[in-house]
Amino acid sequence: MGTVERITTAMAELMRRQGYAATGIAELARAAGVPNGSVYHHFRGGKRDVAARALRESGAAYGQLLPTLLEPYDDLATGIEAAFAEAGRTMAESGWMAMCPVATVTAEIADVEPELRAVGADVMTGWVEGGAAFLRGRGLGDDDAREVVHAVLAALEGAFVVARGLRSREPLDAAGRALGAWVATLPVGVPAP
Amino acid sequence: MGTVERITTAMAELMRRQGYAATGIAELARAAGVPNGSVYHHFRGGKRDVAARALRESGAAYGQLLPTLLEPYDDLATGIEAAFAEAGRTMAESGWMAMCPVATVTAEIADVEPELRAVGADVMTGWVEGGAAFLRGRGLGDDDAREVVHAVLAALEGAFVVARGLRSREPLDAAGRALGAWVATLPVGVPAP
DNA sequence: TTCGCTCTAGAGCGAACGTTCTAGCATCGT
DNA sequence: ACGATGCTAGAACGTTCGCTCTAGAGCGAA
Repeated sequence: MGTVERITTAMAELMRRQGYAATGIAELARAAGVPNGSVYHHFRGGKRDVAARALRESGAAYGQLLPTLLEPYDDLATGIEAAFAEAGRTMAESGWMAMCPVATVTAEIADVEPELRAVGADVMTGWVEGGAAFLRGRGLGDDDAREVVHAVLAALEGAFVVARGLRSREPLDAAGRALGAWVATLPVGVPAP
Repeated sequence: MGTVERITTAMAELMRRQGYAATGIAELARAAGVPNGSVYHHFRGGKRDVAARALRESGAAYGQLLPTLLEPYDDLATGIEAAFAEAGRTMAESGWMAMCPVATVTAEIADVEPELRAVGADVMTGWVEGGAAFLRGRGLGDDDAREVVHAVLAALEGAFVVARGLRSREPLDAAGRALGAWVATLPVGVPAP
């Protein structure tokens, strides 16, 4: 694993655990196992630069998570419910910190670090477009696909936050059941190519 | 308005805008219009103490928000949809920063400031219990009431984060329509006393 | 007036922050 | 063999951090 990659993955991990502001360069370098100065050699723009790259990379990974979780289920509604339940299991196993770094950082710095907010918006837009394409492939209409993605994304990120605070799976389970039941009522046409 | 109150409201405002870690005591004192030392005179426990009080106070205020928004609507489902839409309007007007400080801070510091996480959990538990009682009063069964509160809370907090990042009402509108449609399918009995 | 107390006011503390700088090591093509 | 280059390594810079400390303003009680 290259040095750059070690730095960005360490940054993503630290950011999802404690956010952007509380993560220092020295701490990052220690976590990545590189000297302080190497961070600035590879990331000319300093801390903000590292955070932006880390958000983009981990954002891309998270974007593939939902389609992957839904893939095995023929029925979209039960798939969504199962995906939320799986997220709850993962979170409990990780000691309630397996949250998405994009949401953590966006909530924290949206009004103070415009460049990072823009990166987060980019990543989220990618999720929405990718997710909508996936759902259209499952037979949903254009508008419904977009609406489902936004509702699922919001519920998932929010349930992460509440579950993390309460240290309970209940928010994730409840949100999953609610959205599953709702999606089950939507009309499904012939799957698009 | 007393000094203590000025400090806690300023802290809540700063935390929802930029989180806990990025908010300094000097900045807080300036925003509250009090000298640096006064903060420590009134809050022996320092920054953490201020944050805890600010979270409890603004948390109580937010807890009354949803019942207040739902009150005018006879039908719960349309009330929920309208409440999400109203939240979206408020957020757009505020320049996309009218988020809930409890969610922002919980996401940011859950694993690093155990005391503040516990405060956030306390506040959220109050929301869930208060919200469930309200919904039982609207005729929902015990289990359904709890499930609806958790789903609505998760969707609302998550939609705030995504809307803030994207600077768009779409997440809030989509989440509101989804949850409204789902709640409309739940059985409603005779309103409890 | 004078004491006692609360709170204001801000200077000052050591530590940690993001960043820059210089020195040294390794691996090239020539 | 050799300078050039890419990267490591960490000391050091000025600033800002959370917090403590001291000095005094304000005010009711005696």
